[in-house]
Amino acid sequence: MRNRPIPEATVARLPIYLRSLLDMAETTGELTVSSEELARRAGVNAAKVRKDLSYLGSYGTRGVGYDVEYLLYQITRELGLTQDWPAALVGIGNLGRALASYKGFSERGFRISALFDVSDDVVGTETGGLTVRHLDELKEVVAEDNICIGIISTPPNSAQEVAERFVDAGVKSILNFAPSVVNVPPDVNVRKVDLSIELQILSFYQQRTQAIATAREANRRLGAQGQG
Amino acid sequence: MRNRPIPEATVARLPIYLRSLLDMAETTGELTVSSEELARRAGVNAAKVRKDLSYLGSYGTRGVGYDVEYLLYQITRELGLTQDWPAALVGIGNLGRALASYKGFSERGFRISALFDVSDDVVGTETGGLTVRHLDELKEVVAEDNICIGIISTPPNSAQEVAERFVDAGVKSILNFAPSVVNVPPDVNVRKVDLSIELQILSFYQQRTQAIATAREANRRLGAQGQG
DNA sequence: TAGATTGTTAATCGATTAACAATC
DNA sequence: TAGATTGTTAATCGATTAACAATC
Repeated sequence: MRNRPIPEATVARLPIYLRSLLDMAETTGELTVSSEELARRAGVNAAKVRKDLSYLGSYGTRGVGYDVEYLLYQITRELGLTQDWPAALVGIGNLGRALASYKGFSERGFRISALFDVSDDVVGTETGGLTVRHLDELKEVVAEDNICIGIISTPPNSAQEVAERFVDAGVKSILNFAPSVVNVPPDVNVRKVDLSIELQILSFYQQRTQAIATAREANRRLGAQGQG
Repeated sequence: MRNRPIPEATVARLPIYLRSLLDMAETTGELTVSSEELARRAGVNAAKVRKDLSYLGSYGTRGVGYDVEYLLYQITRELGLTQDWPAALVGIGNLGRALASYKGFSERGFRISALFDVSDDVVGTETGGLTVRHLDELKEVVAEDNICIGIISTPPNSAQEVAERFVDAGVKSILNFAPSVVNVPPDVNVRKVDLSIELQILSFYQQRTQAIATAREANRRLGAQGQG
């Protein structure tokens, strides 16, 4: 059913389906895929797959499944990946350099068209075929290159200022890799990736797992004692 | 109230509160913080802050707020950051090197104690003070160094195999930076960070924002025409 | 005591999922 | 027609948030 607004949770899963489908298209010869199979590959529930895909439209065939190529196209279009979104990257440290040459971006049609930093040690050097420019040139370059996505990979203290410069330059979408929250006007989309946060969450569950294992071990010993 | 299981959504926000509190402790002299202030800094709703913190225990004082240092300690403990969790990193490309020297990890008490790869070009080289070892040594090193967190930053095709090696070596927590889903036994915790996925979601919202702006512009012109 | 702010309740909202009629 | 699989409904579950009594 078209024209219902697509729920956030569904949008967040579309890239996962996309990758699973691309993987299928490359490795198997299958022309169609069932919700069951796609769910298995994406690691989710089959009912969820069908519900998610129903937000894009009725692209499946009952008794058959979904046409792989057609579904690929629809998801790509829905995500806006058929369009060109030039991006600028600010903060050329270790992470910035990794991002500048990250294949996953170009494979999905994203093009990083300018790099910025403030350090004299970095400005003027080359990374991934681009010369690093000074942050002061940001506004000018955004206008020239039609940049609409800003990527921040600075230290935490600089992230807010960089975000404000992006906003000032008219950029409406920001991807924030810095380990701090940035505040922007409500018409600007920000998404945050924090490598350390994910590790902290993992630590929580690791601790819980270990606590359970320890408790089980204690129970086992108690049981053995009772029997001995 | 203690001993309710902490909801996933709350666990995911604890690292954000932690960072806000650390930031406060450094920059302001305030000894206490209200849910209102913490919410503002973390970018969430104040009721949500109070509810989240109530899962850890009643650590606030009515009419006063939360003791910053005490709350910091409780969150740190809850997340398991008071313990040492040695980690191993597999896949020493651009991203792997960035992760190996990422400050955000060591600042939170995580220690990457071994690096692995399979390429002869990389094995034996040094990054961040560690010599890269061959993946075949993984099991042995995991046992020796008591490694309990595995980090994957390989190309997508190798991720599943590396995950299986980690599982085989007894690692129960895996952080996956590779752009593919890995399947593991149910007793293993996996968290996934996909840099490209976040960018795709941003693209979706960018497209929507632009569509709205275009529609508004069209309306404006229509209005002007009607009046002209 | 008066003002401030927590901790908790309860209403609401959104996401998940089993079930099944529709239909290829 | 019989078997397979979608698209949708409805029940359920979990997360959010306003409101307010409790209490510093």
